Amino acid sequence: MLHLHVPKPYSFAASVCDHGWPNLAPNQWLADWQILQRVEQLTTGRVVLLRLSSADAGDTVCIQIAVQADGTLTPMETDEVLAKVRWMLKLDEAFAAFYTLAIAHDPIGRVVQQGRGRLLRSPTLWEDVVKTIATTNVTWGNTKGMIQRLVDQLGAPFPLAPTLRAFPTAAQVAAADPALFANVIRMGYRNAYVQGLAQEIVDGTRDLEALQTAQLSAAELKKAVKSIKGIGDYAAHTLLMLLGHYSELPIDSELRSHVTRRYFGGETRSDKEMAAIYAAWGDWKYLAYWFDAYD
DNA sequence: GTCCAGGTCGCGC
DNA sequence: GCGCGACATGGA
Repeated sequence: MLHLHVPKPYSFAASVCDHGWPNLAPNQWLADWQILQRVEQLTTGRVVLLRLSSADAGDTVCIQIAVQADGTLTPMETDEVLAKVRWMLKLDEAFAAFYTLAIAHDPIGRVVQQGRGRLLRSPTLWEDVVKTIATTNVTWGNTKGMIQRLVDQLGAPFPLAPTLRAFPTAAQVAAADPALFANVIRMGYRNAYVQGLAQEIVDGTRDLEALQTAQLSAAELKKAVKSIKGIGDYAAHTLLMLLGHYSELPIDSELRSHVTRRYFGGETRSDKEMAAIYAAWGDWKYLAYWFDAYD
């Protein structure tokens, strides 16, 4: 069992479950045990099963990482697991400024000060981009189906339980037969976006993962992700959130319906007027909206 | 059959 | 810059 520590306040279960990602393959939220389970393919090629849970540790919250594998992990593999979990759970981001700002805004403040805001993300930006493309212009049920089929068809199997698979790498997606996408994975017109992006990554013409560590402004990151086919403003702002920038709102049917209902008595307004509702939150607009809509 | 879902692209202006 | 139709898929 590996361990990581998070400063309080931090609610593992709430943070992981505050958006849809724990329910997209290969993630699985095991509600009865409050465990996030996921198969992960390490850079050595070894495929492991991760089970994340939390325990109180006095001043901090302890993240427990149970690793199942075919054999013993090398020290480098262990380091990779720890780094990936740190990234997935956003353990290196600071939320104190957000909590301070939120105190004045009941009930948003009350909710987030339970230790919320570290929304779950994927170990690679590649996976988050594919998943974000899969949320556009479809229902959530269809999103889950597309991602599940993608994982089932192309992901590397976990040797100890081969029905469980990792998220496919860009190389695996690029090498797949387009007919498999068209007939089995069925992501619709997104098939070409996903395979095209995978090919760019394999070719080396696009280095997505560099964006995870690049010291870029939100505007620069937005420009970079919008150059991916299938990523418009909504998807770019979702990806900015995943990359730790909360200054832009994901304006989509969900946000419009929430703001229209809560602030405009059901009357139609422009996107600009809707966005103005959260202007006072500055660099934290995304999270303010997110927890405003939460209930 | 029609419409729409946590939109985006490519086109014409 | 803005408006518009097309777009794969599955469910109501």
